[in-house]
Amino acid sequence: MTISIKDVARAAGVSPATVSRALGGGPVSAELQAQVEAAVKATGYRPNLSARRLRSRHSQTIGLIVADISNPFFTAVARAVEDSAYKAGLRVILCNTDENPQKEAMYLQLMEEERVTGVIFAPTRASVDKLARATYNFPIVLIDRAGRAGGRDAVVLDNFAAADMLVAHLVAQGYRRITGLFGNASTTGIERHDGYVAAMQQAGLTPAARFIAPTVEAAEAETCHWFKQGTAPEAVIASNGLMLMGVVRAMLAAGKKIPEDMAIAGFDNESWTELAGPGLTVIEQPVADLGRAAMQLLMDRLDAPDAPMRKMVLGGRCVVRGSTRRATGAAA
Amino acid sequence: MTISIKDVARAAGVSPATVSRALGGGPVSAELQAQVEAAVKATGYRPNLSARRLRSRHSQTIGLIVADISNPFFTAVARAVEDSAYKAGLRVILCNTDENPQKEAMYLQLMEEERVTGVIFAPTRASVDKLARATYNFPIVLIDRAGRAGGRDAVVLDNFAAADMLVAHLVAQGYRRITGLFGNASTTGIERHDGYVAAMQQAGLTPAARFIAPTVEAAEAETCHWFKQGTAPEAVIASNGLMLMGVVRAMLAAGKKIPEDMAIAGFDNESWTELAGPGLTVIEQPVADLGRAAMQLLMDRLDAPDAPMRKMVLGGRCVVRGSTRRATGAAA
DNA sequence: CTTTTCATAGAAATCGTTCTCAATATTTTC
DNA sequence: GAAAATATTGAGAACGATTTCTATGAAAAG
Repeated sequence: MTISIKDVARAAGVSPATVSRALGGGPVSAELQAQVEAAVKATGYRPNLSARRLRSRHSQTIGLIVADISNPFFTAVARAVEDSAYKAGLRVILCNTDENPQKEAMYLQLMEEERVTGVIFAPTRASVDKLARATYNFPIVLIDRAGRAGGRDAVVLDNFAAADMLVAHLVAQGYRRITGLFGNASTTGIERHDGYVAAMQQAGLTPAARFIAPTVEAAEAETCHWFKQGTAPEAVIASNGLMLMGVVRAMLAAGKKIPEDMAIAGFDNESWTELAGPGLTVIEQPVADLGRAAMQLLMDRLDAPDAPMRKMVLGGRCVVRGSTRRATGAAA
Repeated sequence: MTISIKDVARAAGVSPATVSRALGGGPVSAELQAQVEAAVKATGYRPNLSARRLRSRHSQTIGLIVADISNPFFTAVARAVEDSAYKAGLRVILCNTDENPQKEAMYLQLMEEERVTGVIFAPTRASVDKLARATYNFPIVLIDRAGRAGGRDAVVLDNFAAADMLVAHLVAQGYRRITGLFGNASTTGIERHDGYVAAMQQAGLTPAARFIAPTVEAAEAETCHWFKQGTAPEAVIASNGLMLMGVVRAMLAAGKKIPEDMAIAGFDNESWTELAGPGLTVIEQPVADLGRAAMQLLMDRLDAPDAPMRKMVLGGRCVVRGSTRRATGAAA
């Protein structure tokens, strides 16, 4: 019952090949071009993309594999990737791994079956190493998380520097006992941890870091625990937007004041951070640029498969707000 | 260079048909099944989904067309839809229309070319009517926005009742001059407006509604304007999460106190609403249920194309927080 | 006026599967 | 033990497009 290119050809009085050329920009006389266009309208023809992909051997499709699209960081990146992709005539297949390496492997296999032209991927720590060994039929651009990333294109934040910046700011405000909460699923957490430790030692302070699941709930539980035990530090750094939210929730629930009872700083300048409490001091990641850059790297790689690997490191911006106001007992 | 089913067949010493059956669950002897599986492993074969879709004539793919995935409401719905879909062995193609009817038309055409099995769609007001007339090769389930929706399956919130509930709450708290801000792009905005007007009249109050673009920026500008003119009401209702955020931003920027200078209530219980100011009173939509229900309606429709249309109306829950605390001059 | 060149159109092969149908081997039934 | 029923398997068509290759007609060159 469906209308194929043959039906259009018959209606236009030409061969299927000519219809294909008329639609695809091949060399066709103006006269037949018009006939074909009329026939397409008359029949209501819609090309079958599966057939086109099969025969032409390119899918015009890329994969985007992230931990969780409902994390605003990935939402923003995804939106940028999709806009760039649709502009370039590419479809996007979106996959949520929930930081689960098995799902990652499953989706990578799916990408092979879809014969995607490329993949943009934010891998867990566990997959980063496997990835270095594995070989796929499509280029992969890592995003947000790259580790040492032997030989793979990547776009990441300068995590070490950003964490360092955050600690330096807190120290300058007079805070001494600064705890860090870091995600245990990604290399990003490790890099931020390293930046934190380095900055603390630089300032002659003792680092006190905790690696936890990168979720609101885990961070909230951890913070609640501190308040119950009376072990809360003067200030805390949370290594992503979700964990930052968890800390804020815990403070609200415990009736604590920000920053008087505990100062807060974190990553990801999500719009709510401006509105919560006295405003939260955060590192702003250039999320849209990140997505766009990943697409660009992917396109470049498709153009030049053998070009040397490129790792793009973007700088974060420290947005200072009320949650890290000068500690009361600070030296002037 | 790519490995096809023929290569596997040769490696396993069977016909391509047998390989297809072995992989697809057809009747195959245990012996050959094992041979095929070994051959698949040995060759590293990955089925070509385009070829499979072309031949089998079903795409195992659905479309999800929403205004903007970075709106947390749609993010949550999308996540629920995708989880249900992947569980059912279906891919999801996600499209952002930015409330632009032209993009909507373009993506619907894309869905036809992809030969999707179905579409879940949150249309603009402009498209809702056209949709009633148009006919597609796949079922469409409307989500969030349905209007009168002649003959189309739909899952929506009881917007009228929800707005009514919000106004009633504000009135009970002693607020009288209550302004409503409604989105001008969707039928949802109209329904919430109608509920607002009805509740105001019920209470013997004069409605004062404004229809604006459903964005943070538009709501922020409108609210700023009030403060500059000195025309701010005692309380405001914002008809979605983005507009609610705009109002809060404007109050913060103007140094106004919530709820003393102006009370706030709105839609969408996004996690930040709990953390902003004294906490925001909102209508919580069952977003995950919404997404799941839409998938369910779609699957049911595929099973029974001629069954009568079903419109599922879900109730909202009013979450009361500090932003609507009793007005100081209120009667007891 | 004939020959060469070029642009355009059609015929047929092809992409990698699934599906139909006929053939074979096996089991069941009488 | 023969006939019928059943379960597997393979050969080949088909899905709907693009692409290659060949044929045709017109234009250009001699």
